[in-house]
Amino acid sequence: MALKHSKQRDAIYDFLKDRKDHPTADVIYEAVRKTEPNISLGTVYRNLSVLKETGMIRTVEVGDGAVHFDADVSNHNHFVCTECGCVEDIEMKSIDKVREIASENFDGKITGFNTYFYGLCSDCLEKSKV
Amino acid sequence: MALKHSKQRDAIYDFLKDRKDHPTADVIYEAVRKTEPNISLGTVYRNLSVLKETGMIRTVEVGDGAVHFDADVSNHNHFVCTECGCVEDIEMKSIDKVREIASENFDGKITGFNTYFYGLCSDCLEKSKV
DNA sequence: ACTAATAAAAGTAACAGTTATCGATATTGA
DNA sequence: TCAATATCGATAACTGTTACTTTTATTAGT
Repeated sequence: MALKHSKQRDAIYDFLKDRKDHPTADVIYEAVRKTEPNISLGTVYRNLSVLKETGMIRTVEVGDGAVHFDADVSNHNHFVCTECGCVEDIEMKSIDKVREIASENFDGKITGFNTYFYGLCSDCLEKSKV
Repeated sequence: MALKHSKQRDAIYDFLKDRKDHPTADVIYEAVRKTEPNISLGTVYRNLSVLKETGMIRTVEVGDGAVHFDADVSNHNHFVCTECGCVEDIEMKSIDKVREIASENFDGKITGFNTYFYGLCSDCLEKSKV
């Protein structure tokens, strides 16, 4: 019987799935509260970890202290703007090349990796030119 | 007059600089307490952030909740063992290749990146073969 | 449809890592 | 040596997250 249906979990996933940014748990909490006013923050955390375990979502940790969530579980990487802190998806053709390069000098077994790029997003880059 | 000398800061940096693992603040605190018994945890945190701002050390965030510190600020990446949780440096030749690949489809300016590899370290790989 | 079993809920307390505050101390330029 | 002030130790406060407890909702079997 393992996993039961819950409308709170649906609401969380529904909110997350049409998003391109990568909201944190409390942003999700505030948003979902609009349709589920009685939802508890604990419920949000619990369901986010359930959704992660079942592979419906993934986490993105950009080093700002909080965990971000992403319903796009396809193979992609992330860019963090050092100016405004925004997080964007970044496409990388031939990303597997990275694993190859890394494996050259490593004795263990590399099963995966996450790359976080940083710099200026296109908006901040534009502003810095003025 | 900006930055004054402090033996607490020296002790923290001295401890960190001969280390290849990447201790957390409280590991550093416990270690430095042996030579500076009265040092406060707040002092450790404060100095770690000062050392980071001055570029003497860098932070490594492997997703275990705590921030790790590394006195090796040269261009290198990190590997995290999914079995034992150890963190190792990983050398990457042709690292600039990665930036190139990433820049292909990105409008902003990429100034750097961190890659966190995960898998089995050589020790755990050895054990798993038995 | 009813019921029993139990997953999941809300609400709240607890926790870990970190940051901020404050009076006392140590370092430094004059 | 002295005044200015960065840093200190001690501790309180804050943030993100997890755990606990009682109540509610979902589901499988009749």
